[in-house]
Amino acid sequence: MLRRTKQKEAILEVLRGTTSHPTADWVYNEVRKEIPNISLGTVYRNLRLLCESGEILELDLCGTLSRFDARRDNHYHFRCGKCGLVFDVDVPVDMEMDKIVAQRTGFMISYHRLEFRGVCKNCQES
Amino acid sequence: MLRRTKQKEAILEVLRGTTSHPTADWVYNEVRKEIPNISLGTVYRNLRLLCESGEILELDLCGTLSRFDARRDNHYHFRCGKCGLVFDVDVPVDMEMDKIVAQRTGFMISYHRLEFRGVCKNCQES
DNA sequence: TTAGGTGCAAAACCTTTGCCATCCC
DNA sequence: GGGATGGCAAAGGTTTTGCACCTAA
Repeated sequence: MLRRTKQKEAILEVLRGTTSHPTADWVYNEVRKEIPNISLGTVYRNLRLLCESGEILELDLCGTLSRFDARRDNHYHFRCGKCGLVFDVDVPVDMEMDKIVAQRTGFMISYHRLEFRGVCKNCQES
Repeated sequence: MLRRTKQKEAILEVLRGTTSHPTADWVYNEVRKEIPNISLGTVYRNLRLLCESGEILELDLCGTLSRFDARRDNHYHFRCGKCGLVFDVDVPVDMEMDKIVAQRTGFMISYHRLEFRGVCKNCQES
């Protein structure tokens, strides 16, 4: 299962070659530069397959569009309210928080997602 | 601007009467008990208006559907991976984090969103 | 009176799916 | 060969929008 195809490889390569946390549509347009007749359905299918196999991460960020990431370690994000871009934030992930909340609530907690909001450097200047 | 209508009042009342962070569709069905011929478009329109005026909060949680909250203070959430329900987590919001990340990144940070994932009490038992 | 709101339906948008041809193992 | 995958197009689900009518201020 999870056969190797040039479509899948191309999609992975695009994801690994960017830090922009792209949407499915952006990936589609990039991959088309390599495989012009690839279909959007194939991109969606492969993104899901790659998520399920754990090779990439679907980011559960705000906004309507799903965004994907080839970085598989848990890390935090920052989203600029002006340009909409998503950046990685390299602050150590605080695992203690999960334990504290688990004790207080009785929920079983596997992980957390943290997203900062504001205005990025570029947009502050302009 | 922002006229008071029975539709808008009914929507607000539904939101204030629940802690379930409902989706637009759920709100629609609740409001229909009061105003049977209200249209889904009106619900969406009012949810957006209420968000813009700051009377309610649109939660930027994972998943595809937008969810809304009449609680306007910043607080954290927990989402159960089994039943999909969203709960409030009453842990103090750590404002320091924003400052630390702002210093480290140069971004202007207004706030952050934190969401825990795991399995809720109910689903653990069953 | 009149700008803003409503209901309805159609459109827009993102994502999934069905079908059949094709390809990988 | 046979099941997984691809391309295409149609369907699905959520949200927005255009328009004519209504209503709160």
